[in-house]
Amino acid sequence: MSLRFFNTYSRAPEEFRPIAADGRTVKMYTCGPTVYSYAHIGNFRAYLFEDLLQRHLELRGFKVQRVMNITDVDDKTIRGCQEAGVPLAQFTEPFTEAFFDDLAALRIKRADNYPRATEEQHVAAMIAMIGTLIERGLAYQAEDKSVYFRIKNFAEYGRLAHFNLDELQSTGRVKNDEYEKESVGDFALWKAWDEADGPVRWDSPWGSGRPGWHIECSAMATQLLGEQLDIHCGGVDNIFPHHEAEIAQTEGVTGKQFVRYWMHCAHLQVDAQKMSKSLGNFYTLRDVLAKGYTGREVRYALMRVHYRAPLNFTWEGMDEARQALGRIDEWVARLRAKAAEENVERRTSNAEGRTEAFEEALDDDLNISAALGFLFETIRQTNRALDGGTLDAAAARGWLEWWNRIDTVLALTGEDTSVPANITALGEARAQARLAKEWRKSDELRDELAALGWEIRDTKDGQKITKRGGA
RNA sequence: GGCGGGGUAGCCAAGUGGUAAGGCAGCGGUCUGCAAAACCGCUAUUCGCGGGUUCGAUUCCCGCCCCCGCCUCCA
Repeated sequence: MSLRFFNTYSRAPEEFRPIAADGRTVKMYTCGPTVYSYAHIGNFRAYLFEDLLQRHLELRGFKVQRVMNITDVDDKTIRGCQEAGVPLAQFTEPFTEAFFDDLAALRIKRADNYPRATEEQHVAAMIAMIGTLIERGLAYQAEDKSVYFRIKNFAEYGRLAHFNLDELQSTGRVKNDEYEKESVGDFALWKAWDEADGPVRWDSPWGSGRPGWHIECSAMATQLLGEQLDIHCGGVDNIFPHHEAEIAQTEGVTGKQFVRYWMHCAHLQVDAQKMSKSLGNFYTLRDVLAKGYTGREVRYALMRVHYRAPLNFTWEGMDEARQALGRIDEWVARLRAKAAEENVERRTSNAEGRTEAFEEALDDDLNISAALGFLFETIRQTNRALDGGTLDAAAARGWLEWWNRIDTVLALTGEDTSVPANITALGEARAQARLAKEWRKSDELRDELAALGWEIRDTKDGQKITKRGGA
């Protein structure tokens, strides 16, 4: 079965083949955050989808080069730094760091580069691109001194979004009387400085100002990855105008197809509405962690639904994630215990089966639900074999190997939490009470442990203490 | 109005022209001092609605309804 992804360009699944001659290198660009506040978990849904994509490509042997931009200059960051009374960089830095912390908490792999829009080399690249676009008649400087892209000279404009530009209906978000643009749809490449920008300004052949949002991605992507990318991702709300603009700018300069596969993630919803800063119905990762959930639980909750389907965020969903992870943890722990036993003649048969189904499901446009379905089926079968004593140490090791392989994609293995001394002591006391058949006392100790967040249970091999929820 | 995404059990969700994976929750059972975990069984004659094609449709075709998003700087 081949690897295939749904391409927004064609609105159809397409077999994936990288551009690189080696057939292995994959160049991937993913739109990153604007660092004017903390990212919300809807944003992270997109980053988790991209993480799943990268990890699965790597599992399949591809070498992924990924770039994610950090937008550290725009209207919101400028407004924010002025309100805070600090320089722009000082304002954006803590949010940038918080973003990286959040990525780590969600176990999202680091990209190879996180270029910032304000870096001099990138601003220089943006200016160079704008110059070329003007030379080619694809951009012009208007009376307000800003430079705009001339969409009517780029025939492909609207192709990605499948928009017929003549039929667009204004939602009121665009100001028709905005300066001297030739066409309402022309977007800013270079925004002329005005007083509201304060000290935020760069020199350019068109006067001082700052880059438009879209040009940032075009410049940084081509600088770091080259003129042609294999995959470019983002949320569906980026299709138009952002990605459309990126295509226009980049192809306007290079004359080559910018991106082969455009992949877009559906929104995270709250109460069946898009989670967004402007609606105010959002949770940051910090908000969710503050409720006692872990990054890995959020990872599972946001990753378990196919990326092109809307996902409604609920606390019930978080609890469900916790339970499901507990099931996985328990299974891994049982396999580990069994695997540690003396190797004996392998006599397992009923727990062996196809293990490729997981990866093949992901090959099919990252069908995570089917992949997880297979995982849980496997868990049930191997548990049954463990219960029945028909799964030996060698087989357990085999299943652990399989788990370790698919977990390079899932990144859901629980962290080993060492049991604190006071908890161990309570456990010991309970064991003593049980030996003495002092059931009431042992049950009280069990409750006490539960109140501290530890679960104790009795097995054939004695008591076992595990952290509830968590890690 | 244009362009998309979605509508499958109480909730989340996969899926196929041949009679509905999996997870969570719930109920009953095995195990346990009691639990927990694990396992076993039960929980959609039915896949938004109405037509059509077909031996047979949740799956294909036509029409409609509902939810969500984009339509010029939102992941």
